[in-house]
Amino acid sequence: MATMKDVAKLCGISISTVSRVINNSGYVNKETEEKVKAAIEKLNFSPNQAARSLVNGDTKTIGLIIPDISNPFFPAIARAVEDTLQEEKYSIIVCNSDNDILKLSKHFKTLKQKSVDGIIIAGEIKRNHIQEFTEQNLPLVMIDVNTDSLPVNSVRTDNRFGGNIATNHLIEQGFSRIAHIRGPLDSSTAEDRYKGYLDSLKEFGILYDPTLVQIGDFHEESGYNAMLRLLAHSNPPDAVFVANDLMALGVLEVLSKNKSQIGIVGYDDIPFIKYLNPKLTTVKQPIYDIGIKAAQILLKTINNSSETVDFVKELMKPELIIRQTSLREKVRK
Amino acid sequence: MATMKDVAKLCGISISTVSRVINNSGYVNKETEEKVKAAIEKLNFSPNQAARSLVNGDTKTIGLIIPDISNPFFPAIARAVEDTLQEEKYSIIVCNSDNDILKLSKHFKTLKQKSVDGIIIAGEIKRNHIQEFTEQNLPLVMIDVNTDSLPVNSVRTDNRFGGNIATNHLIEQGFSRIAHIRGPLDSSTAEDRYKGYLDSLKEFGILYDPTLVQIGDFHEESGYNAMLRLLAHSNPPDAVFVANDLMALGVLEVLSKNKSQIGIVGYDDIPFIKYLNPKLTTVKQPIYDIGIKAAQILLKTINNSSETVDFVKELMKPELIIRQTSLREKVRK
DNA sequence: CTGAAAGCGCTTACAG
DNA sequence: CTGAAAGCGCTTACAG
Repeated sequence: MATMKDVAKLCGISISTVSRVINNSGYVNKETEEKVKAAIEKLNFSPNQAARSLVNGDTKTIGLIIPDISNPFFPAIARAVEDTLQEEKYSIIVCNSDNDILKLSKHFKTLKQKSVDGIIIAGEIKRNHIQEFTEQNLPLVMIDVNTDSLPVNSVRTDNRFGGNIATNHLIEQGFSRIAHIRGPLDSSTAEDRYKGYLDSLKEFGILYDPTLVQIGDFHEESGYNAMLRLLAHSNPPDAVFVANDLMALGVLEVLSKNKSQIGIVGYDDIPFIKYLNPKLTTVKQPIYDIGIKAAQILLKTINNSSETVDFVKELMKPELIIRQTSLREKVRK
Repeated sequence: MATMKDVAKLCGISISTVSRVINNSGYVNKETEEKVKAAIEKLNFSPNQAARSLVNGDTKTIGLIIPDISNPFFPAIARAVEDTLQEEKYSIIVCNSDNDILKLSKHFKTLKQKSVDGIIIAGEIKRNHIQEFTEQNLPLVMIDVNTDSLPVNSVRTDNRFGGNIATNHLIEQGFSRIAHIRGPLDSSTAEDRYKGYLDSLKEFGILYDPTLVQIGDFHEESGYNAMLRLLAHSNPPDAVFVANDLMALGVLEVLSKNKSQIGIVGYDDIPFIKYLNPKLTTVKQPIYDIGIKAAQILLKTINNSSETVDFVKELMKPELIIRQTSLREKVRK
């Protein structure tokens, strides 16, 4: 590959001048400039980013660590981040953590070694692990992690509110015995949605029955199994709020066999869920917007890295999307 | 961030020796080695990859250019590539091209500038555009592009065969008037699946009726519209082979309203399609395996960059997954 | 407006 | 076994 030296030689000038025309810095004779540009064109030269990074300290690339790009929740985030950052000429290194703190940690280290200009981390991280990432003095935005009172930027959605509107809707539809299939006990997201569910019960004066709450792991199969358990209950529920769409898929799977009339509300509104039959009522997260927001905050942090700026804590509101599965008078085929 | 100089100073030795212990190259006194390792630990040092790249020429990062990570076909490829390459300590920069040759070209250039060690490109590229990428002397693997007789590695699936087994299955199920919703005219993938469809007709001595072939763009809505047109036909089909699952989603959308008994076979077997109701019969592409294969070939190319190796042309076989929508005696709820 | 020189943080022969 | 020195390809003051 051609280097600046090559184009300098071809033009009979110094590399300093070549650098100036490339970076539009300082004054350069119009004529010289043309000559340099022609040479660059001719040699198909493009500056070596590694060399640049070494002196500038920046790389024009950022890291995005997500649990799993195969999980339908994350591609939209990745896309949003790329769409937003590539306007500013950034590239994105994507890493899958599988929600494993060890893998996450390894990826973080690698990214740091590659001198990325900033990192976006999505997924649950336990509070005592967060510090490891915040003290690195690297522009950072966390998605979906509770960073209250911690020195990090974050973008989250109001999960408690989401759980609340989901459950309220079911109650207002006339369902009276409402179960909840929640996420893992150590997940704050799961916990918040569960709290929203409890809020609703209290709000409507419904007695809380702990045997109606089943624990899943946010994947299909656990939803399937949880629903089976619920159906085996001596006094089964007539509706269920499921903490995410993936588990709701499992729930639908068992209920479709039973031609059941149990009301269902999911959570996330992942793409393609709308093609399901019957159509799933769900709490929609503004996935793409979350990605955009995170990217914007990261960008701002990168550009202000010298000044002390307050950390941004963005809380986005989810929205109830009413489709078929929650309707009392629904027509299930 | 700490540099090698810092650890050298802390140990009272030269950076040459530090470098040696980091890279396990040459002989180092056991004692010195321990001291260096301790210093590295203490200073939380990790080598600057930009500096390394500058001298070594490699970056331990590769580029993956796909049409769109939001398209459910691609996350599995991205995951497979990461899973395969991260064993070798590579990072992946993901770029979305939207199947736009200009964007693709820009991404390619950026990646080259960042000195990536290799690039995987997925998606259709017209023959006359391929050269632009092959002549750059960069390890390269193309997924899903016809590279016959061109100096590039590629991984593809046998689309003609896929179209053939899809249509054969429909015929064997007893359907006699079989339509085809194909992809764009300028897509070789679409063309090949269409040819497979034609092969079947000929094989079974069925007269080809061009009015039964509708053109879509591989997205839901075009499938929806194409199906509408087919239903408006004076002599409508009793089955349809749809060139990908996304368009089949659109087809199912119109047919579910009509309680139609038209047979359907899709193509791809994208994730979650199996949760659809009725369950879509489709031609499964080994998506994850395609990604693995591409990554393996890239790796081999990177490691043999000096030797002249033959270009690999991998042709993978798709597989028919029979579910509900193609069954003659199917029970549609 | 332009060039010489130092330096970014490493690796790699070459001496010793 | 270890160190001094050159060099990877750039950018950035500093002179001129």
